[in-house]
Amino acid sequence: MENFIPFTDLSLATTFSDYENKFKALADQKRLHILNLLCQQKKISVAELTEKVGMPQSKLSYHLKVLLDANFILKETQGTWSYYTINEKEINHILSPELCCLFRPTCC
Amino acid sequence: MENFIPFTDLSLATTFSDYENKFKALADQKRLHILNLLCQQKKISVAELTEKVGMPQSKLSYHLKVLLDANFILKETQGTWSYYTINEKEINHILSPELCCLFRPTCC
DNA sequence: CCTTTTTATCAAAAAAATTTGATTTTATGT
DNA sequence: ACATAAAATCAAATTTTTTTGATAAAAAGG
Repeated sequence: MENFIPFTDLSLATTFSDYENKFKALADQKRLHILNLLCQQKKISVAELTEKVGMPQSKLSYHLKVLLDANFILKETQGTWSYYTINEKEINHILSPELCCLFRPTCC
Repeated sequence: MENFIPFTDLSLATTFSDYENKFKALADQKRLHILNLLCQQKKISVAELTEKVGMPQSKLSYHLKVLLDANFILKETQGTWSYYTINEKEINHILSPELCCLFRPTCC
């Protein structure tokens, strides 16, 4: 990946790169659907999500990983089960309050 | 592009698809840099932007088009020159106030 | 220890986005 | 009409992301 931007301020470049990653995680219908479900249901297992979003398990795992890496969701393991929750702080930091109930959990 | 999501609510699917496009437009360092510059300077020509971001003109045009299609920026033509401004309303609708001065113009 | 269940990982294939350099379009001045 | 200048468009090459199907890892129960 070409990564050079002729910045005088290197920390700004880092900032842009960080936000690029965040917005990339949001830039997908399926992942937005997942976030939307996590707004309605505090905690959800992969098994239940698989049903609700109707996609193969490995595909869902991929998308969950993208959201997790971007720190928009949190994982909690219980036995063989994984439960995911939304990371409210991170979401709220980036998204407008107008997106509440859609992708932001604390509403209205 | 595979576009099927097993929604009961089709309008939600459309909503997610719309936001996907918006977030895609934001999901790039160079475009974030452009938005950041447009936060500092109300109105800027392509020529001036080319200098400031240091990329070939055709590349810049491509990225401006992505932002324009997502409705995050507005274009105004004067002669052979194009001037771009930020679309404050659209930006503010999607981005948190915490991102003010970075990507949101009305600050602080 | 073996089987089953849940979830994660992997590599290859497919699809989508970006870059590049050339060309075209549009307007301006001579 | 011609030359120049700014910006947009285009097609091909490159890079990145996503999908797919198979396999592995981790835990639980018998």
